[in-house]
Amino acid sequence: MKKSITLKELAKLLKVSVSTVSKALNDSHEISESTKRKVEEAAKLHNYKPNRAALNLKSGKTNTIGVVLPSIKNFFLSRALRGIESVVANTNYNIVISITNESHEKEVKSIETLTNGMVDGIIISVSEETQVIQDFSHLHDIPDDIHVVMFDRVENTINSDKVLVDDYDAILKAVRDLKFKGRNKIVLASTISKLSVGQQRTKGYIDSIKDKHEPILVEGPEDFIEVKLNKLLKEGDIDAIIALDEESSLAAFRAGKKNDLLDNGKLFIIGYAGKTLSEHLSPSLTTVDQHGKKVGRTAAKLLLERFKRPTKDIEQKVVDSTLRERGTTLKRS
Amino acid sequence: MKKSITLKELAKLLKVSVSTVSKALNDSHEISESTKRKVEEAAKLHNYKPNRAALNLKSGKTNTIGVVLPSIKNFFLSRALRGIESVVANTNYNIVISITNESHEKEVKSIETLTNGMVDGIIISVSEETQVIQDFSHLHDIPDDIHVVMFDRVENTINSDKVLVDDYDAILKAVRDLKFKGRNKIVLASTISKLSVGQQRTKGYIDSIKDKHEPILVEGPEDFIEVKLNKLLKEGDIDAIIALDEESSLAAFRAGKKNDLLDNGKLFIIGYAGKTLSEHLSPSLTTVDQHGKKVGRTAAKLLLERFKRPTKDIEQKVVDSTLRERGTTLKRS
DNA sequence: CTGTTAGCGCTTTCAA
DNA sequence: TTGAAAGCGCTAACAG
Repeated sequence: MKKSITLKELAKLLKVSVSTVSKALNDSHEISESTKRKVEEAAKLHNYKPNRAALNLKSGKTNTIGVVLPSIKNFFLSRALRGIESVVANTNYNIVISITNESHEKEVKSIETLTNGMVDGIIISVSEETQVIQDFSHLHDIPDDIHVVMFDRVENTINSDKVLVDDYDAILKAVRDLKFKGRNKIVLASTISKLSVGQQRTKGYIDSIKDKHEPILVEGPEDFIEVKLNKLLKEGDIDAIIALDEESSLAAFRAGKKNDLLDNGKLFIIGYAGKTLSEHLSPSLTTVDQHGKKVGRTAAKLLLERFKRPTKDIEQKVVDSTLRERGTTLKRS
Repeated sequence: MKKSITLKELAKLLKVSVSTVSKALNDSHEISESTKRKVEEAAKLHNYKPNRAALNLKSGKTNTIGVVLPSIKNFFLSRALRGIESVVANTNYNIVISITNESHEKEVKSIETLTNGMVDGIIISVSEETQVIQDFSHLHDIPDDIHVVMFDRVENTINSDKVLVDDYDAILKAVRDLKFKGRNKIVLASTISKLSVGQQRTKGYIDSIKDKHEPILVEGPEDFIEVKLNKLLKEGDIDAIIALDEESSLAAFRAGKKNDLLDNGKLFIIGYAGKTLSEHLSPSLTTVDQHGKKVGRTAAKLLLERFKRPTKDIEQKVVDSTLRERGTTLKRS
């Protein structure tokens, strides 16, 4: 198809003024039905599409929402994205997504391009690097008229709506569950000890385990965790692992397998992982389900509400996660 | 931070004209070094950011690329997205992503909003529904000055650059491999028989199996496939399954497990699935690796080239996939 | 009911 | 070396 026509050209074709065409297309009461019809016909015929840039310039709004995510392969984040999409789809807003790959630099760049008049609002979960170096200036620099909603990995010094997961409580419950099932020595494994959410979860573990024994923390990259867990398991008497993310969950799983502790129920594991993966491991993996989609939906709703009432008080919502019981916390014969 | 300042306001502050400021900021030779410095300082101080809408309107370009994907949880597509991102990241283009959830309506809407002056080009893999109802008018309607690159799920009547996967050949090779390993009765399972890529793969199977036996096609939704395969396996003499997508691969896997055919190597499976999942099944799943990232990179490069040379001939590239040998095609004792 | 005009923020030609 | 002015495509106040 050829380039689409402009208002002005359409007006010339119809031998009326630009404003008449504009008003007709916007169904203004000022225009007679007959001309409206004529204009609409011509518009369709010539494939008229209003120029977005002009609209944006005129209105000072863009009707798009920027979503900044650290990663897309992370199952929680991609579920959250689905959630965001599902509520935005019913509005006249568009979504632009920017993925930072956990890089601070990329995040800064993303925020910069998005805030340069590309979006009216931003939903963000910050990158790992940003949380590590604790540099949030790019977020502080976002103009006041661009509304921000943070979710999951949030930063308290940013004055924005927030959606959190009950990380601390979730692990509290996980530990309680394991204790209830008679587990006496529970190890914590995490590749995300640098993330706020990881720290919350770890805190939940520490606070709830200390009446039993000293906390045993295995933190680091996936392969390190696997090696370390292997060693710990070999030494004996560990009877449960709580793993805070997919990578450590799988490392724990492999270590448990290797030491032949999983199929007989000698080792319990509670991890974080997507449904498909968890269900297809054998034994299947008991997980903490964070309800990513709900988190995303909540964040999107908060932003849309704020568009309507820009001055309302900052809100902070918490989405409770639930323990999804599967094979790795089941007593075997 | 407050709303950022405009050129005009900046000019007033500096008591110079708008054009001077504009030129200074664009480092024009027409402007003296001293005023340049002054302007730049003031710009930084007041956090001047050029208004994107105005820029777009003026230039008629947006420096944005739209990526339209049917799904984000599909591992191949999300790898492709990573690939696209990785090459676009090194340019001054931005990416906006639109996910159609395999819906034609959503795809039409996406294309509409993107082509309304939101992007300079589009990279798309069409939705399942679009391929089923074979309605590509929304793609035909894309203005000529918005360049399109299709990948994976392409449509030949669209005159655009394309990146394909060697679907037909990949399955040809898979069948050959199974035959070589002494497999005599090979079933094909697919939830994607409505997709062009699914059909290509199926064709590869049919063409290469017919010297052995009549093709055995199990097509439909995941649960149907599982039930059907279960029945077939129970009846005996099936010694291999080729599954064309993650869902059917897992259905095949479960069926094989249930009939106790996998751990002893009585049943071989070649499927399509992501690395993590494939490796953590037990036995691990042999897969066809489509090199999603490379596909994405290739598509992005094609688009960027076309921006530079809009009139060059349409290109079509094929990315070869490779068989990733794992446990489900290994002979056991 | 229709048209004229100003202006959104910016670049760029042309004039000074 | 600087400034005035036009114009990108559109909307809306105002005039007719």
